[in-house]
Amino acid sequence: MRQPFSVVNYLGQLGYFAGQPPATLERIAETAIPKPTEAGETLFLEGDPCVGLWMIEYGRVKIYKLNPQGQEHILRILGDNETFNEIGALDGGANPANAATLSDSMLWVLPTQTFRELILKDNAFAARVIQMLARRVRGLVSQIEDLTLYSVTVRVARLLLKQVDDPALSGTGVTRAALAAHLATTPQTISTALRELETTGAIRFDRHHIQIVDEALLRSIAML
Amino acid sequence: MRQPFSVVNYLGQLGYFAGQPPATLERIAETAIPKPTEAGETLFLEGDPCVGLWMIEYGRVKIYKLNPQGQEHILRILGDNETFNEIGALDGGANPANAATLSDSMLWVLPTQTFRELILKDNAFAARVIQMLARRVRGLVSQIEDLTLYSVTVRVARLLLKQVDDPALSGTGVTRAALAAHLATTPQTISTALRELETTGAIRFDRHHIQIVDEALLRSIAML
DNA sequence: CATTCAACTTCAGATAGATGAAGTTAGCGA
DNA sequence: TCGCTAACTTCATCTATCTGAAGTTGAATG
Repeated sequence: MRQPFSVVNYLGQLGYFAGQPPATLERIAETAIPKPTEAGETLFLEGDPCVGLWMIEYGRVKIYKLNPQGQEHILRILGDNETFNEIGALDGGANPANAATLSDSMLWVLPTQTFRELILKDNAFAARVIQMLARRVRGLVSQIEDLTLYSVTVRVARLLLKQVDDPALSGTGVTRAALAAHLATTPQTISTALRELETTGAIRFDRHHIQIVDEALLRSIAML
Repeated sequence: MRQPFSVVNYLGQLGYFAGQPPATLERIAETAIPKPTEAGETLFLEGDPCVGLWMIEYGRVKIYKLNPQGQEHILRILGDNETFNEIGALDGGANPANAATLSDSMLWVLPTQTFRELILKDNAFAARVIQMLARRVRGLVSQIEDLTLYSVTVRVARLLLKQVDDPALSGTGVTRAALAAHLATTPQTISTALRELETTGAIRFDRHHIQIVDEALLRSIAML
């Protein structure tokens, strides 16, 4: 059963607010807006003005881009206790991408103004934001590396290794189609790649579970 | 002819230091280390400890990743008055990618320590760093969008439109091969794409100059 | 001015991955 | 318990792009 929920305790678990004094957390908690959301709902669109920093109490959210033909690329798949759409809040610009839920979720929005005031008034918080952004840049650079320098099978192998540490990358709503849109390929090609990895003996899988049998082998296929 | 060079004046032109008071700029100038560099020199490797923020007085620099087969992807091509490798300086981690010069260049390095002290002591500077990082995140997101959702011809069209505003993307050392490594394709395919764009009437080109003939048309091909 | 060499272009053949169709599976509501 | 449906798999075919080879150009060098 889910524990009775305390916004202040929750905020303290997020990357952005960990280590903040309780007084700050309470002030933040007062302005945060709860957004219970069903699976498949669009949260915001690229180009819209940014309403604030979104926080996931539980659920799965995709951040994605669409081309004019409607083809989708998922930039990030996010899960419990993760945050998104800080960029618009930070620079006052529009949302850089679209967002929608992949599963029933409990979300919160911290209004842009609260977030920006915190940065201006609190030096330690600004330093924290810089840390988070630096990590984001590293993550994006590594995504570009994957997409441009490695085959689908290698990208799938890398994703499987990531899933071990990142629960957001599996679970309700994270279908083959979603993974395909994240790895810039198709569900069919993911199937083929999984079968190929199984043939080497690195993994076993059925349509519900993928199990890493030989992590060292998988890591070598992933070139990691 | 190049003007007599003043480090302080120069720093004031960079994104990170614009608007800083002269006293701060002088303090920064004192610790900056000059690095005159020839074309083709490697500046640092991915994974090496970060020595500081690099600044380009003049020249062209590529930031790139290599896969185990030696295939290269150029993340950024940088030119006069641009800066790079702040991420390692910001989070204390290793360099996220490799860097090398594409042309003879005059570079400067601002030691990590100076940069980090500035962030901790100067709130306005921290805010500036956050702005720069937010912009970087937007740039990387848009690169991923290009690479995953658009064909080579569209990517080339988008690059040509970018070149209009960004002098770093043309000039000495920025060869077809460099552009190919940036667009995740090959020099041959770039040639084909250029020929295709010429056939539509959007551009004219010979091996040295590419001229945009019909910007509206090029923009529509680029889906912008 | 002749030579050299890197950059560029063109083309033919090869291929990773996309596409579309058909069949399988299993969770879920009636 | 029985369909219904979305997710998944498999396979045959197609295509954008890569690869390798050959030829061209022009700037730099002696």
